[in-house]
Amino acid sequence: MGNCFAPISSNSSSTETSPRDTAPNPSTTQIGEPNEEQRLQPTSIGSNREISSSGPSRRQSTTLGRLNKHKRTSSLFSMVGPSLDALRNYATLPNPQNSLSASTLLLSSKTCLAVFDAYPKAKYHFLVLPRYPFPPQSDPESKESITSLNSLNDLKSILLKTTPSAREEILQNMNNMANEVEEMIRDEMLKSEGFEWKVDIGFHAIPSMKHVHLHVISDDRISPSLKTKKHHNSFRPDLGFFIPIMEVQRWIEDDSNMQERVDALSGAEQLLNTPLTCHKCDEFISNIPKLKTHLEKHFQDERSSALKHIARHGRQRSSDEEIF
DNA sequence: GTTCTAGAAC
DNA sequence: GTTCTAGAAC
Repeated sequence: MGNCFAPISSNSSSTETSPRDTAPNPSTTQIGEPNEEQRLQPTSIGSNREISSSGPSRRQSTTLGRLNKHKRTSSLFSMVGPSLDALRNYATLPNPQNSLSASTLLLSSKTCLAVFDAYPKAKYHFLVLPRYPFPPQSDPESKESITSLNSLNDLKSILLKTTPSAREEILQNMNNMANEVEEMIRDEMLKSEGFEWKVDIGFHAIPSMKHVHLHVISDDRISPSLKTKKHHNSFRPDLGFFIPIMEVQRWIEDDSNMQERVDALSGAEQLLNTPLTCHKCDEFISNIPKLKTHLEKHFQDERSSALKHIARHGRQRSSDEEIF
């Protein structure tokens, strides 16, 4: 709920396409005016709907699209919900902006994609993934890849199985797109709630889906899909399971103990069993329903103090100013 | 990853 | 009796 975007125009030159830019106009409304079903149902990472039904003009007929979707999910996929390699399917599409619907794909560039998380754990939650083949910076039009598909399996393989230059290029491109997604989120926060709040960007130490992905998630953590202690712990930036991308950037600046760092990632699973406490105020919370009430209160408090501040000073103090 | 449900916690 | 979690199944 609440994780839907009004139409957003990206002003960054790094982004080459988005479905809204390229598709005929129905897609413009998909993000901006989702129906209640789209709002509440997960968007489509897992369902594989509308993936590369390579026929012409997928989006021209809504009815046809829906029929296809249901046919595909019932006959081809026994499991309801996301397939564990849905992201890899996306990442290897030669033409994602033509193959993915606007409710799945947020942004695409020559090197990366940003997609809606199918089970968002906050009001805003997106995934940024590197595409394969991953073209070199020196020749973005090339069909060559600076790294193998296997090296894009997860953060571990990025850190250990790529050349230092490829590693830096991949992480830099992912970071750039994540920053762009954050800007879009902040625009939407202002439009929908009148103020901005924190956005976290990072990897999971132990990912649940194949193909490395960077989470871009708002720090409210208010979402019907957040159902367990492990869900909440997996996004706490202070626990060690969620690795902020800034930290990974520091790791590659001095990679002398990279192997130790990667080994530590594998041991991170037990962190998910950490007792449930609020990630904002550290208060112990006995169960998930109480956490939800608690987080809702934090959100309303933040909102009212931000709105008061804006009323007094005409603008919101940016998070940068708060830190420095 | 999600869904389902038995049994623990209240 | 109801709520909630955690583990099995998918």
